[in-house]
Parts: sequence; structure tokens; C-alpha cells
Amino acid sequence: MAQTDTVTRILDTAEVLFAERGFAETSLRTITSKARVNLAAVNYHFGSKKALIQAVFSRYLDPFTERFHGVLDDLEARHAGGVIPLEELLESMARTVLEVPAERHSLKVFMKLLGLAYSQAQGHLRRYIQEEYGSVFMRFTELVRRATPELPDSERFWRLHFVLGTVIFTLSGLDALRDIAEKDYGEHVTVRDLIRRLRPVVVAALNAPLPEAPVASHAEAS
Amino acid sequence: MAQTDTVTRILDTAEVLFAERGFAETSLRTITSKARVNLAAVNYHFGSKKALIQAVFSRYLDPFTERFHGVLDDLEARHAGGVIPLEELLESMARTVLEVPAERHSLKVFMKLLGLAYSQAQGHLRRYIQEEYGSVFMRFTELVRRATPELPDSERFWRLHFVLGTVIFTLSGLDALRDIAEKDYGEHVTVRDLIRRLRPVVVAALNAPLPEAPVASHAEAS
DNA sequence: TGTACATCAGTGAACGCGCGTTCACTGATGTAC
DNA sequence: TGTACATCAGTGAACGCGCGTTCACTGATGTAC
Repeated sequence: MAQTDTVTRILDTAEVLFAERGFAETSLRTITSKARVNLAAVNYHFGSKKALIQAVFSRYLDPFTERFHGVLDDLEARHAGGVIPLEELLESMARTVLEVPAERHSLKVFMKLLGLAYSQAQGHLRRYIQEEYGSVFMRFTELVRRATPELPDSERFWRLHFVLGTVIFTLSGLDALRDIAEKDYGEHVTVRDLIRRLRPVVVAALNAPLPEAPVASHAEAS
Repeated sequence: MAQTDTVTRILDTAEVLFAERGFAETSLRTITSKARVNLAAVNYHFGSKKALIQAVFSRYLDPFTERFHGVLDDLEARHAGGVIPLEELLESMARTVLEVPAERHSLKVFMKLLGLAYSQAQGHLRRYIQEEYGSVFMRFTELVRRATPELPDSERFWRLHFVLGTVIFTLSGLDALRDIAEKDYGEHVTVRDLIRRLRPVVVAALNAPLPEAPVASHAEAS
């Protein structure tokens, strides 16, 4: 075994177990015994369990952000300062999400991890992701803003999170839903199928008519 | 203090702590000390931590399902065997979700708990909810089916889960999102505001055009 | 080429801690006769 | 009305267990002179 084979084995095992059971419910003893690695190796290589969790995310998010920045660069260059249509933006993001984990790891695991990152307590993780990867998300939302000038800023903010909820919820719970779909409708659904189904729904959600009376006390001009 | 005051105090404290930190991350010691109740009282009254978690859910879901069945009875009676329009179905569900916890508990806590139920490992909880409350959800989806005859069954299945994802994700992460919205757009958003914003988005999502080519190997006639 | 030392991945065993659960017990209230 | 017993909410202390982390140590490899 090479020197850092241990590190890789820990990461490979940990990401699968975390995705299956969550962070608090997965012990270092389970990870290290499944990875056939010494218990102390996690603390030796990563420093702590928290740091291991962050490392699992970095291994996905670092290549993702790098590639996505590249994709957005291309897109901006091709439209030479003009507005990039919404559908192209969504398409580019979907394509990048699909491509990156396929290189080495599992897309399914990646989506489960994203779902966990939002729902599990783990405050340190949300802070870490926000600090390390917030800027690429902001770049994307700014481009969405230009593509949907008719939406008030706050409405767009909420709708982007509505859509994010749909995607994370569906893809992170994919296994259970896929089983039901297979049993009830005889369909074998892949992640790619799901993204094809998601596309018209997401576009319709973002382009939906504005809500009726803004009951709120705080008036807002467009 | 009355006899079962202890039970209520445990439930009131547990639901708030569970919603804030998750199940695995909340210890019985934290719950009982915050509730100013003996540590052994949880096992005395509920039997185990798992049973306490289920009891927290039942206290919300029992009144909800009872009331929602009543609302659906009314709706069916009013339409006398005919089809109930989609918007009325969604409106009724939203109204019931809003009303029930308002009686005694917090809607925000309820939505957080629902989000946790989906994302936390806790297999026993998903099984429990499915067995106890699955039938009311099935009744609702059957009515949605009649209201959207143009949708293939499997497409409707997926879209309902897309929408469920939006609602649970947004409402269970409400606190963090509300803080951002308040800071960036000077809006103070209530749950009611959010539901008003959700309505057109949900309707548009369910009525979106069908996805393009069903690439799948398994053909399906409408 | 040979010796001394430094570096570093990895190890085995133990540490203290917080966890859910158990158990023998108390003290108040209700019931039977 | 009085006594004996049963029931039941609640208690305090302890149980064993699995946890993340630490620490002294090993053994292989690289570097200096």
C-alpha cells in the first residue's frame, strides 16, 4: 500500500457511511474497522472527526467549484456581456453536478451528503461550506438575477430556495423514492431521468406568476 | 403540579430541543434537566427515547390527521362525487397545516420536526409515521390524481415529492432563511407570508409541461 | 560506504466522559373489609 | 372509623457501554556528514 492509501480508504468509507446514517450516528470505530485501518488513523491524518467530515465535503466541492467557475466563464464569454438565458444557466449547473462526481465518486452519495449538510445539526459544517464555497453560489445567483429581471429580488431569493429544496430533498431521498416508483409504476429511475423530470418543473416554478397581495407591513417597489 | 404535568413538560421541552439539534444530538439528560424533571421520568412514562420521539410526533400528527380527514370529508361532500379542483385541495391542506399546531404548539417546531423525520437516520421513525399516518396521505394523493387526470401517474408521483421537498426544506430551514431575507431585503417573513409565496410556485410546478423524451427503456402510454 | 539522526505513517492500549437504561426505594392516594 | 394492602408517580444512584481522543511506541525511509 502506498503512503496515503490510508487517507483515501478512510474518505471512501466515511462518505458512504455518513450518507447512509448521518454524522452523529456513524462512529470512528465503524469507519476505521470497515476501512481496515487503525482507529487512531483518523485523528492522525485529519485531526478530529469534524475535520474528517469537512474533508469528505471538500473532496466533492473543490472539483465542483473549480469546474463550475470554468463553465460560467465559458458561458459569459459566449454571451459577451449580454444576459445568459435562465434555461442555459440551469442546464449548465445540472451538467456540472452530473459530471463532477462521476469522475471518481458517486453522485448519489454526493446528493445525500448535501441533504445532510442542510438538515443535520453540525453547525460547523454549514459555516465551513458557506465560507469555502459561498462565493460560487453568489456568482450563480447574480447571473440568475440578470436572467430574471422581472422578479423582485426577495421573490427570486425565495424561489431559488424553493427549487433548491426540491432538488436536494428529491435527490438525497432518492433510494427510498426510487424503490416506491419501481414497485408502483414499474419504472427504473436514474439520476439522469430525475433531472430530465426536474427541468420543466424548476423552470415553471421560477417563472410562476407573482403571489397575490403582499400582505406584509413592509411595502416594496419593484 | 398535577399528575401528568411531568409528561407534558417532557414533551414540550423535548420537541423544542429535538427541533433545534436533532434526535441523536439531544440527550435525555438535557431534556430532563431543562424540563426540571427527574432523568428516569422519560423511561418511566414513555419507556425509551425512541418512544419519546414517536410521542412528540403523535402529539402533532394525531390532531392533524383527524382534522384533515374532516376537511376532506367536507370537500368531497361539497363537490358531491365530482372532481375537487387542485387549487382547493392544496388550499385545504395548507389551511389545516396552519391551523392545527396553532391551537397549542408551534408551527415552526412542527415543520422542523417534519424535516428531521425525513433526513435523520431514525429508521424507526419513518416506519412509524408511514404506518400510523400513511393512509391520510394516500387519501389526499388519490384526490390529487382525480384533479390532474392529464398527468401520467409516475409523473404525478414525482411532482408531489418535488413539491413536498420545497415545502419541508423551506419551512424547516425557515429560521436561517428568514434571517438572510431580513438582512438583505428588510423583510420580516412569517410562515403565512411564505405559504402565500409558495402557492403560485406549487401550482406552476404541478402544472408544468411534461418533460421531453422519456429516454427510459420502459415505454408508457398516458 | 557507514553511522547517527530526523521524519513520518501507522499502531495498540488506554483515557475520561456522557450516554440510555435499570433498579431498589419513597411517599402519596385509593380501595377492601 | 380504622387498619392493611395495592397502585402509581416520581426519585437518586448506579450500571455497563460506546464514544472521540490521546499517548508512548514501532519500524521504515530519507538525509547529513
